[in-house]
Amino acid sequence: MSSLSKNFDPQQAEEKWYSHWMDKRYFNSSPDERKPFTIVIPPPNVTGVLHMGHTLNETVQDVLVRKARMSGFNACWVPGSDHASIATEAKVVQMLEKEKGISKQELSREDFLKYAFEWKDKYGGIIYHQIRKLGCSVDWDRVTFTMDDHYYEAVIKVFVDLYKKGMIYRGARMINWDPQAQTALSDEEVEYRDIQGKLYYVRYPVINETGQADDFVVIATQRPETIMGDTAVCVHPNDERYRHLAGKKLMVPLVNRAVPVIFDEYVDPTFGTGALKVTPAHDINDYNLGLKHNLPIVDTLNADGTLSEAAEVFVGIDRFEARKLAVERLRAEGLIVKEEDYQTRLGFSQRTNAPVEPRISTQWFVKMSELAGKALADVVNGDVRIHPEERFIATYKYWLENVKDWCISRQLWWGQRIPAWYDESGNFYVAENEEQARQQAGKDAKLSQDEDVLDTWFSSWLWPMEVFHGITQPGNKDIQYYYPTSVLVTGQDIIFFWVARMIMAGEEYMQEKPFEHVYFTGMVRDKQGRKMSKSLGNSPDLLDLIERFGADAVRFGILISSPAGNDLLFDDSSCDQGRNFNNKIWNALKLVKMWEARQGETSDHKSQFAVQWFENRLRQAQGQLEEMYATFRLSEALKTIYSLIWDDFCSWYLEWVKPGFEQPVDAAVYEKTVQFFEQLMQMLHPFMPFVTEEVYHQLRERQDDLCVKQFEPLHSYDTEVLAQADLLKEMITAVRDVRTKNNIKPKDPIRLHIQSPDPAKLEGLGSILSRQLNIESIALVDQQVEGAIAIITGKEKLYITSNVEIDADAQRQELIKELEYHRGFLLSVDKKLSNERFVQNAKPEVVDLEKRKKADAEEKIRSIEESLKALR
RNA sequence: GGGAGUUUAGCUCAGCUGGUUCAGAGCAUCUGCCUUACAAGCAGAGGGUCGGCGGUUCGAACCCGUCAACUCCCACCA
Repeated sequence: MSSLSKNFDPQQAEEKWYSHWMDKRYFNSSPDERKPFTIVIPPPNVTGVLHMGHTLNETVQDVLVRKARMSGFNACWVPGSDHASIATEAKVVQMLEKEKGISKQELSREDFLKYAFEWKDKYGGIIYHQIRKLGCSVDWDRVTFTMDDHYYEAVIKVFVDLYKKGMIYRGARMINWDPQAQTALSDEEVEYRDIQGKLYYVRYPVINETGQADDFVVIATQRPETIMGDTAVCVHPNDERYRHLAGKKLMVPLVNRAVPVIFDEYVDPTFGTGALKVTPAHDINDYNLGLKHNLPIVDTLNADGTLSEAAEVFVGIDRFEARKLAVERLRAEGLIVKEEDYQTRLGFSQRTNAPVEPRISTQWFVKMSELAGKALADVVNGDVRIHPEERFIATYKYWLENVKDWCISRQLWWGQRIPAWYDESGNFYVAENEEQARQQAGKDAKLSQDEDVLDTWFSSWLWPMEVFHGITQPGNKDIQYYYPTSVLVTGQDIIFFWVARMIMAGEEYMQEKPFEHVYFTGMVRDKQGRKMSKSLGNSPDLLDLIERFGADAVRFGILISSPAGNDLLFDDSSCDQGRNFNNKIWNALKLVKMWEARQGETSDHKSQFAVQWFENRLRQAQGQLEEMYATFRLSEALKTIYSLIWDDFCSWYLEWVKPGFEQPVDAAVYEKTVQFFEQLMQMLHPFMPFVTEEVYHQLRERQDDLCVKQFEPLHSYDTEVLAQADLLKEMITAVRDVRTKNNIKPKDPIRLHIQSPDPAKLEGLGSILSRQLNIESIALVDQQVEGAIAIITGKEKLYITSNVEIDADAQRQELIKELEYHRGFLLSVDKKLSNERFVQNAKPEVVDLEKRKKADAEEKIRSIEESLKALR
């Protein structure tokens, strides 16, 4: 007995092999004459640790990269992380307050950044550790952080360049404001959710010539706290109810300001009362109306969401509190006509979850129309292929065709600071550094840099280029070799944030798409279908999972049920399945190792047949696998290998070649078995790298490693051999079934008689049968055997006799059931064949097949009838 | 309001261009096994009108229409 442990020990294999692979620098890549296969990791945010969504993404990428590496490509997988401007800053602020009792306001920019970098080092470190534990074959020499010096430089360079090209501008626009983080947001960073709100119907008095209010217009609003910002009331020009108001003014409640009545077709006369209060400072529609009608803007909110001096009332009170107070006061003044429940959609900040406030503010923007055009073309032309299918093309297209300019400035500290300098009179100069700005501004100008940083996606969109220094050192060897990358693996939730913008940047700076394929993984949910999130506490800890099951089992578990693009419900039990698979492989190894020392010369037919069969079975599976890889059907590929190893190799092949107790195994068969095992490990390696590498080395002493062993799949196989094996399996199963049903114990021997129209075909198979089924004697017969149990498999009939008494009645019932089934089947085949249109229209192969089915069925029926007769 | 996706066994899902007795896998269930690789295992078994209805076709889980349920994305109606 070998010294192998009872079960596979993932911990020791993982540590041993990962270090070994690293020492050998297998994951490191540099340009050479081979074809590159490149993946850039979607850089995880340094806000926290990896969750199951990352686990799925990284596993998929590692499978693709390892497969490519074993297929002769120069595989390069670049790891890294994202500074995630707003998200990380929010976390750092929170941490400082909670753990150190420091508020951001007390800190200088420099001090705050020091804490932020500490945070980044800590969480970036955890993330990299997790990627390593998972077995990801990334090139650690290329690890990139979006705030590395060169990366920072690239972002600034691109900003200055786009500004010079007139594609970046600064201006006051209505943007989405996060009052909690106190920064601008892009449209994409706002998430809309349905909210149960209230619609308040408020009276606005009409001012007559004498300045008296003798009439009212009733206006429906959800946000009475913005009344103080009203600068007009708008109605539809054709609305009879309000025609008389032309030229009139209304009194805005609470602040008693007179505002004009304006007419615009924008208003829907059927909604509410058909009259709309116009608050240009706090609503995007009102803002547009205001521009059109030249209305003044009264900004009644502060950056933190409290009411400003301009509101006149409730100054300094939070907007939601102010709403309550406004309603109370309006009620007290008798100005509220009615209140009704109203469902509406409210925008929330994706990062802080605070309700977003539309706000007019001076920000930096990227013009999108030109960039969008090229990015759209790449996908529509099929230059960038999206998987699965072309499912996302419609949404992608819609977004790009309707995209608005991108607000890229953020009122934060964590990120690339905007390279614009202001002089004392408010002129600004965009330049890569202060010195260059000074050249534009003049020697004596007193310059101060813009306080804001750039949207994190303004750096991420350069990722596939700048990880190879493609922006800072254009045309360098790496970027020429690795770009465009092969596959981008990411979640479909960031198709607009990231995927589309990377294509834009790639086209702008490389005149070339950044990747050939985009593979969208689904969202990982818990088994109740809920999104995995920290707040629900339903996201398992990756390191803990690896600890419990081993990395291979976790990879197996997350991958086995995740077809591309579909959400997957993750449950620990699939990791169980993965762990069991590890052990199955391990036990097969133990079995084979037991034979190693007991080799001999035995020309045994059954093993030769088994070898021949498995050789062909292996080739068949290899062809299937190649096709699945090509179409990114990875979970199917894994299932294919799983059943190839468990069912075909372990349950059938190894049982067939297994020598008798204390018997030697044929040396040639042993050699083939080891080779098969190696090939299986090679096929499985991309999915489960550790156990396969370990087994590969356990199988025999060697210097090379599976990880980089080249694999050339063979596709051709002999269908005859496969069919013969199927027959054999069918016979074995049938005999086992008879044993179970007739309560013949495994230790009770049976005698088998085979009747076959083609006995030559069965030559040799008999010996396999006898070894597996405890068969005492086996004989070919040409007629029914008295008193035996009959089973029909294919064209062969088997008769079993044994010392155990058989239940003839049950036998009969069984056969009758079978007879009925075949008769029914024959009927349906006959029906098909007698249908002229079928015979005419169907492909000849299909018709032939039906004819064969008919013949088979008839023969079986005849055969069963015979047996039944004999039973009487 | 627009668009997309999903619906197959008790549960989670496969089923690629319509055609092998094609209705599958894993888990769960039932039966029998501590058989000298593996009880985290082995050998068997049961279980589904492929969401409903209609259509195309010689033939539909698969294509088309429609309805229903669930999910997601997009959109400025107060």
